[in-house]
Amino acid sequence: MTTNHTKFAILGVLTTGCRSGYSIKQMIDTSLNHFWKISYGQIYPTLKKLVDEGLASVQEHAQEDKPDKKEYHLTDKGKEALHAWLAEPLESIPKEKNEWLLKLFFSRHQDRSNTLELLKNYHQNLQSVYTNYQAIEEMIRSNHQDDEDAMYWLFTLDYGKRTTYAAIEWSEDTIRAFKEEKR
Amino acid sequence: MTTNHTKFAILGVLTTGCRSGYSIKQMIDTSLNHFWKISYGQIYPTLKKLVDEGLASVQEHAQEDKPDKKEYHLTDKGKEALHAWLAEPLESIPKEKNEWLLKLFFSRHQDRSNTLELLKNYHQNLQSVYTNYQAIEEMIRSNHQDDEDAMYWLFTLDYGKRTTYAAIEWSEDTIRAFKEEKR
DNA sequence: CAAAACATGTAATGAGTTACATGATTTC
DNA sequence: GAAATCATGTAACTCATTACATGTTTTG
Repeated sequence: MTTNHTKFAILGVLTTGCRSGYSIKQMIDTSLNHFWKISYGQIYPTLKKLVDEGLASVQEHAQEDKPDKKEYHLTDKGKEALHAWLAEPLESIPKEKNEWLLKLFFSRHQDRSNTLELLKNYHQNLQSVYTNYQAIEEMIRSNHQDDEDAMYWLFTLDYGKRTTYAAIEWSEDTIRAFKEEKR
Repeated sequence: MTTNHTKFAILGVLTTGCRSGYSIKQMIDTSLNHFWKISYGQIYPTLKKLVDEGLASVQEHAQEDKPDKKEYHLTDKGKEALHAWLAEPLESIPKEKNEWLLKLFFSRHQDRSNTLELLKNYHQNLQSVYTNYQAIEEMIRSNHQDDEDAMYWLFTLDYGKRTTYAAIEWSEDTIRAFKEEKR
């Protein structure tokens, strides 16, 4: 049985000062971007469920007329649930799927020029990912310097940077090896 | 619009000598393990669809009595479909979700000892993944030495090894930094 | 005043996992 | 002869994406 981590991702983000579905989405798309993703189709129903389960409370700022602006807060029960989830051990490392590698794996069935294109293109994409990580790092260092969270956030970011850097080096070496080969 | 790569993964594996749903599963669980995964619930329906679309042919070895043993082969149309898919460019690098990093990100809300446990545990898991890659590499080098595929297979494996190695180093450094901090 | 950003939600669809169901063949 | 491996498949379910639908507030 695998736990549904989405619920806990939202629970966690609610500890960081995000109070609306919209800002939760923003936070995950920026600061958690290198290891998590989410859509509004998950956020709003989950938020409703959290309130139903008593893990979060909501205050509706029904401003005079029509618009609902909702502010979510973790309840004590919600904090407990977060802590309990954190303490749960994980068994195995997540398996990612990578279509670039899938194509490379079968690239014998393709022109060498296309394979080279694939590798170069991948290299370029990795570089922009790396640049993005640097930008997030700057943001954390300037906006959350004294934040108790900062250390942990930088740890996860460092993970992203290092593995991406290794991938960049791999792509460069692989392009070189591929050109070298059969010459 | 995103293409469904599962279909092409199977199309590709059919070029490697795998002829049954069972052996496709085996192949993906071993040699493509570091960047792809699949379940029988995907394989058998997809195989049927490939035949319907004329991308694969099937010969049923109905051995005298009951058991159906099926042998799948790529058709010319199937090969074309594979080549066309290979030539299609990819736009962005795949986003993986990582629950370990998700927990680490929120670890301020947890005892330091638990966080250390998480990191050590992750480190250990990464090491066994790395060991597994080495085993796959040995297998490819010994069983597919002269294989035209071998070069590409080793490229993708090298990717897995390098990024995993970077993650292992990260976990070691992070454990060190975490112990160091606030002392 | 237009565009961008803020803000919330649902329904349909797609993708994938898991449990269930069954049976043959090989190996120890 | 028991256990492991080979072998095929479906149905229910879970999870997540996408498209749709709507409206406000801020900024240039």
